[in-house]
Amino acid sequence: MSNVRQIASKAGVSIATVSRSLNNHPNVDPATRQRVFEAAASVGYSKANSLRTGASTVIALAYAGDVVRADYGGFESAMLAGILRGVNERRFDVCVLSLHRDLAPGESYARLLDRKKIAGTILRVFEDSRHVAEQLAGTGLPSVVVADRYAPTSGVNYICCESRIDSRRAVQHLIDLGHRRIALGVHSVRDTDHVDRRNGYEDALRENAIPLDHSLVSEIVASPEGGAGLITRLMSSSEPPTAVYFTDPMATIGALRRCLELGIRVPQDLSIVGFDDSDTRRHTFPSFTAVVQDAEMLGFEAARWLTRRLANPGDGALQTLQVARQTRLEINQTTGRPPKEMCRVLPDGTRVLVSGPQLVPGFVQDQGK
Amino acid sequence: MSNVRQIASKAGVSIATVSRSLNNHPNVDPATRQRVFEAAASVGYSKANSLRTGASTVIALAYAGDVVRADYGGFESAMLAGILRGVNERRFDVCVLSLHRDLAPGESYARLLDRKKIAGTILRVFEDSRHVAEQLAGTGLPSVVVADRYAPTSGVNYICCESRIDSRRAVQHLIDLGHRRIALGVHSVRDTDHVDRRNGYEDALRENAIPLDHSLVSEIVASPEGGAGLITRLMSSSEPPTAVYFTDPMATIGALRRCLELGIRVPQDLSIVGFDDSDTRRHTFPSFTAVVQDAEMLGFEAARWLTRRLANPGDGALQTLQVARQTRLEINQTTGRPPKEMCRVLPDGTRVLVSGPQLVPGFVQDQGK
DNA sequence: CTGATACATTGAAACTGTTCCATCTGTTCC
DNA sequence: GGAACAGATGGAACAGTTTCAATGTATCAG
Repeated sequence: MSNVRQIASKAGVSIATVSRSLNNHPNVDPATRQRVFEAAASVGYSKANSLRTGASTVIALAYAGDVVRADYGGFESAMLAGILRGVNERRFDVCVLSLHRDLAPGESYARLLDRKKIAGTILRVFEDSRHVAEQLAGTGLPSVVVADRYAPTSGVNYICCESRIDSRRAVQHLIDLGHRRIALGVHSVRDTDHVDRRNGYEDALRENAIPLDHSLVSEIVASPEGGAGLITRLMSSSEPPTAVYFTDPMATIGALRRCLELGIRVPQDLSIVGFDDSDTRRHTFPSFTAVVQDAEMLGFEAARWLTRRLANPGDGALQTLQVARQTRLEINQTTGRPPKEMCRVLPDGTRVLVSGPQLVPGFVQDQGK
Repeated sequence: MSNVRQIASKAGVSIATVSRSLNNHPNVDPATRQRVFEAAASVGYSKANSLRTGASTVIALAYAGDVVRADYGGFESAMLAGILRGVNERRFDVCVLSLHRDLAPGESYARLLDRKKIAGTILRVFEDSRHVAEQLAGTGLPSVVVADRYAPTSGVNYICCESRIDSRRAVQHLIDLGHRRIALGVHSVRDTDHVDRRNGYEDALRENAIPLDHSLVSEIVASPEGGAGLITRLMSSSEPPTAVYFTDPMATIGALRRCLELGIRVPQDLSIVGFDDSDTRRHTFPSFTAVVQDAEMLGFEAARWLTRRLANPGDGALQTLQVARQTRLEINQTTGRPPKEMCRVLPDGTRVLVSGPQLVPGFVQDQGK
């Protein structure tokens, strides 16, 4: 195994300087630090795996950007619960990190994690930080991305939940019920998951020769306020939809609440398909039809794989993990036939019957038989 | 500062044996390990504070028992979010631990945390594990309990939220509206928080000379199912209450949902006061009147105090933290006057008018004027 | 009972990484 | 021009962990 003395001789400095460089102490010449970094990389140095100082048994739940608040009904808290369960088998501990908070100038993510004696990482990446996973994949530090996916050749390990197919099925379910004006409320962050759901929505429309109406597609904040605001806006518009697909649980909760507030009956006046990461769909009234992914399971499997891999470095079967689970579509009480008579509902709750031309006749009544 | 050599000479063993003992390696004679533990305690040894190996900058969120799942709408996830925000000032990291999982036979909690190089802990204790905080308080390891309280003389640091006064005010609010048959759905775990809320309920009844009716007090699981089940049971009983106070958010959510399901109008048929740790009360319909504590703030303040204390060991002002914040009572849309005519609502939703003798005449109609 | 074997226990020594302290160097300020 | 200072560095001391060999003890076949 490599050690600081090897790095020192390779970089032509003392071991004290190596230690200072690797730990980002002040008063090290940037050029020297750079040389040390390169030497450390060339000998494959890792503090976490160092034999004499005790192998680390801590894995990180690392956020490529800021730590995302483990929010109510949210993906993060369910996933963390799964991770905490998943590390028990091998008795690893979990440390929650924000990668950018402590990153020193010129330091790589792998070195930051090594400095913190992290043996492996479960990584959460976002639209603008996908590259972090690719950087980490090239290093000796085992890591796995949760809820995003990469090319098989990228070398990035991941476990995600494919939601495009069930998003298509969800919209198809609405179409089968007779809906034609189907709106989409999609999270404004364009990560893989939400792009999948948008694609699934578009797939279903295309397959049924329903033209995509851009006025029915809205990027919203994944929060109750986002969902509620979209309901208000859509239902007061001159030509409201008869169904909406929300791609995240919090927006769905807010939408259902606003419907109750405005007296919009679900599903009699408006059908709603939501998205669920855990059990949220069963806690609303009515229980909402949802594309469901199991965030707890994703966290559990990521943590179990990572800790098994760390415990058995030689096991070839554990070298890579590139898995896409499937979501499932659960039909509950918020989807039904479109209304016979279309109503606008103004923000104050007054209902305005939408007359002739704005309705799409044939469809609504015929398909709903 | 003390080191393994001091311990070795004190215990009459080699430093290798000290190291093995402190790290719970197998093949150490239990009697020897015991001697080493005692010697380590007598010289006040701490690995996390050891100068030459670098002071640890990791604090633990330690659960005295199992890690509690950071659940939907729950206290844990909001608190964790606060902790993660609170450590940023001093750039500490957070490790989530279950104290009992890795505790070796004969090992103290302080030594376990030291073995994991934890500089300080934020502790979650429960009814049967309050003693863990007292054990830790006697050691050199800084710790703070969140959401429970101890005697000032115990030496245990804590930050909690006092909910008895606002629980009393919440029930008083119901009484002021004219309610007399007020039920209580309290979490079956008898931690300080829930005992407070139960006491507040009893305080209000006593002050208003309303006899405590044990059939109206139920210990339930703090879950939507618990809340829903209680609504079904209470409302189908021969003499239903006109108001219920639920002492946790998830039970409140479930109760509101069941009311919508059974056609129980809130607050026209039944008033509900709930409890909220974050923003849940605003995500239901109707928004529920609640005793509100800010779990995120508790986590934030605990983490900020702990990390400041670790960064400034000499600062006398940071030596102890024994703080009780106040909850607040937020009146929303689920509390109103009691109904003029009392109805039982059977589990299938049928309504049965409750006639004469079972009503408490004078009260319901007179007070509601 | 005896000898062989296995295993638990232990200490000395080797080893890894961190920090203290002295030194050297270049810069700034009178 | 020299004193004062700060940045950068290496040697040495140090803290803690693990390897390896030695020792003692239990077990078991004959």
